[in-house]
Amino acid sequence: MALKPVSPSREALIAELYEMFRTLGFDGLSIGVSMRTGLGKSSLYYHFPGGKDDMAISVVAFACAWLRANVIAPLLADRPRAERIAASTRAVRELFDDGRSSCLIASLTMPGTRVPVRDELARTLADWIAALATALIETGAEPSGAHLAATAALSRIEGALILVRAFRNTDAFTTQIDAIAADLIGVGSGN
Amino acid sequence: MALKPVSPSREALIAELYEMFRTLGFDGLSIGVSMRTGLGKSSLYYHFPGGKDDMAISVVAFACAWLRANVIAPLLADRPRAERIAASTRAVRELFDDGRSSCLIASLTMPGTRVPVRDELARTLADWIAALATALIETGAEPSGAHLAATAALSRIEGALILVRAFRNTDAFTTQIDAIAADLIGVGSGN
DNA sequence: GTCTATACTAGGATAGAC
DNA sequence: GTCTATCCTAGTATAGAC
Repeated sequence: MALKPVSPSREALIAELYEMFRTLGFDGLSIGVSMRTGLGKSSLYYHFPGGKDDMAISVVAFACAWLRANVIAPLLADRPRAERIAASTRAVRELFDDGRSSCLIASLTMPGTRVPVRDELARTLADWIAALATALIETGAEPSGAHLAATAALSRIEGALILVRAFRNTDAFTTQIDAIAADLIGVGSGN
Repeated sequence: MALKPVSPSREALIAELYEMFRTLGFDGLSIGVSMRTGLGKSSLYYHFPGGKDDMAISVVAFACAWLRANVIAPLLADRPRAERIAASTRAVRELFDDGRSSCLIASLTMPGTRVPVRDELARTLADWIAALATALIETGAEPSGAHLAATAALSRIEGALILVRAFRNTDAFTTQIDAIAADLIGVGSGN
């Protein structure tokens, strides 16, 4: 019953664990499940001496870095609003695989998840909302309503992913994501 | 170390377990945790012979019945739209304790939760969205956009509760819930 | 750097006394 | 209807061989 002898790179390993954590949550990912990476128990402890907590911390760092680079950064580029929103939305679709993958923030903020993990997730989410509000303001929206609109957009994205999970059907995500982008582009222009 | 000898009524017991399940999720509620109801392990198995699954099924039935009576029914009453939305929104605020409590649907649709539970939750959520769409249509909205608007509202509610969990702060819920109600009342009248 | 073997803990569940 | 005692399994973690 020999397992894959080739050692996957650390980055690839974390990417696999990331998929597991966001699907199953912190409690749901057992060491047994994590062995589906092809590594045995002890090998996992070799790579993550702190065990499950250590894995979660690495996964969160990986995911948050990706989100900052691909979702948040485009919002702050010096371009017209429609382009910023389009670029960011494209990354969001990729991040959630058009609704097929759930959100690590939703999965790892349940009670039972360790504090360092929760804190970095919260910080990244706050930065995402702030960047979206900034994008709206820099492109002509009233500062007063921008934060509310940005929070509404993020709520809708997170909520759509919950509906997808409940219905086991990605329709809610695919229909909402377009509407959200359209609404964001229209903020401040007559509604 | 004697525990409360007085037997709480079954309804009260289920209400306590409901709070535990929606906070902790299916995996998160251990038999140990459920003993905080004041009952010992074996007493819980007496009331719920099917163990944890049995508890979850009872809790879901309880919560879905409440939602149907207090959130969905008012949407279908023969009244002006503003009154339907206001009554339903009031119940939603109560259901989630103004953002302090999370949603059972979000908590119990994670992988690991048993199928009968997931199915009833999905059915109730679908009925909620359908009732909201019906309310909009009966009060003058275009049928074409009503389902999208109803799905948007539910996404926003569910998502706001995720933000609350992430930030450990109810602001996202309290600010969004009013905006959602206002948007629903305005659907079809110039935006 | 990965494995086998092992230890320990917590969770789920049942038997049977009261 | 509740308790004590017990069992079994799954999950976390470590030691040490290769």
